[in-house]
Amino acid sequence: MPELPEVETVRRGLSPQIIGATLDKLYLHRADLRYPFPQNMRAQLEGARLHNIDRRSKYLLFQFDNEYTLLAHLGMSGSFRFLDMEESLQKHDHVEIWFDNGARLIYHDPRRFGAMDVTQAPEAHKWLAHLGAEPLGNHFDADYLAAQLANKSTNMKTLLLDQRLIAGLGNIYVNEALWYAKIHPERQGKTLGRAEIERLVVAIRDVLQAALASGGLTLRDYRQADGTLGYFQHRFQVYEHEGEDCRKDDCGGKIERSVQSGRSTYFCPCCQV
DNA sequence: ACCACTACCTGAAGGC
DNA sequence: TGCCTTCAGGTAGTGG
Repeated sequence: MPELPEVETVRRGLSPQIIGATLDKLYLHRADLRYPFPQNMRAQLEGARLHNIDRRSKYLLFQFDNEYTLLAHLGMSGSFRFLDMEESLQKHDHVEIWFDNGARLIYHDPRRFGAMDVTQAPEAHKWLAHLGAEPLGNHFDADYLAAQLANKSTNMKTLLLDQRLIAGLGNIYVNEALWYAKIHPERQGKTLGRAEIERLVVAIRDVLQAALASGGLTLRDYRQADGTLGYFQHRFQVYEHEGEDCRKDDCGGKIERSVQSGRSTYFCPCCQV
């Protein structure tokens, strides 16, 4: 499931292969993903030189010299990989991008929760305009988080998943961060004290940094069977560890699973209060 | 404004 | 073996 660290890892993997190259051909093998592709996508991007790949939250921003930016979201099953010219497409290979340096980039997405759009003003685009702070950025600190949680009666699990408060966390890293910070997922936002908020800020950053480091490591000589970029095995502490012993020293609790907002929550009822 | 809930989509996994 | 149900998840929309 691509959350911030996975998307950032994809960005780092793609960048050296295609930045500076010109997009020769864009092939759309269906009319839509989650939403229809924009009408003039081909005309806007073909012939344009890619000058940078940026990331905001879980969105990739392919910035071209002609002022157009391709926004891409991987949803939950989207992935990019490079394919040799003679290789044939597989099922769910929906988008194909040929660059003038020989790179043939494929977007693959079985569940099609992903999305793409083209814009000239990414920061004002409806997908990005209302996003909260980047958790690894300078604006995310205890003061910021305290202001976001003030007066909120919603539970912490749901609040951390809300991209308007913090941009880039998904179900896995929310579970992990709350466990590290010893905060119960059912706690209402407004009940957190300053010390807990400060712990949570550190936990969120550490969890993301650790995942990023693990992704970067794996990427160094990344050649999986399918060549997919950006996915890596990362050892989680609570996510999908229902019934196992809590890994906090001296805790002795067992990890439980519950459902909040229709999503699995994993937590330790002993040390997360 | 705030908050809870659901549709979208496919493949994997489990039950019988 | 095979059919059926359930689950996974980010986002956007609905309705209270």
